[in-house]
Amino acid sequence: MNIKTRCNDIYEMLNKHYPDARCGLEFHNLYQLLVSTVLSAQATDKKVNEVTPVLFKTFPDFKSLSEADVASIEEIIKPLGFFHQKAKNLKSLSTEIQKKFNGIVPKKMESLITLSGVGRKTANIVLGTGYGIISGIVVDTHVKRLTRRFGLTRHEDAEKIETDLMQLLDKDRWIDWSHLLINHGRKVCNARKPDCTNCIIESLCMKIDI
DNA sequence: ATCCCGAGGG
DNA sequence: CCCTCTGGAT
Repeated sequence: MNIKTRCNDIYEMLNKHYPDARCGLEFHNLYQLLVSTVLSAQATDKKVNEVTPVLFKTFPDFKSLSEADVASIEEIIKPLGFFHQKAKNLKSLSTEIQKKFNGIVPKKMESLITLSGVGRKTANIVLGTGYGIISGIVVDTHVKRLTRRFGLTRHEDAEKIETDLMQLLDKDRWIDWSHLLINHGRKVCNARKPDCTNCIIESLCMKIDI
């Protein structure tokens, strides 16, 4: 079976199994989406959702966050880890958006990745989930682990993995792929002990490094 | 001891 | 390319 056919079969199976796969972060506007996505680095979305209600009530927009005391941001986001950097990035990013982008979250990849604490992964989520603009594939730790195990890429570097996946997967499914892989990665194909006997796509997986 | 919807600096 | 930043759950 050629690799694109295999990708298509994997997609169909996962899509049938996780019909309601979506972004796990809770947000109500672009400000909240960008902030919670930055916070989600090396943290579970569940933990992010536990601190953001207080964070957004205390700092409801970019202006208030840009004027915030870094220590007060740190106090709220501390349970997420990397809190010194994340707090500093959130304050800087809020200032940058006001001064360079008139208070509006940019719609271009080149602009987004100039913001403090924003890389391709975060930018892809904001563009796709926030604006409906598909500019790439979200490669987080789950996407990386699963696509490597499936045998869809042999790279370790997130950008190289993204390039490989962009050749293989249909563009109109890029967002869904990320959510499906994240769901499957959490429930079955987890990092420590993948549950291959209960995996619906075991026959389609190359089981690299398992 | 390992992992979580990474990014930035060297 | 490598390293560091970080707390909480498992």
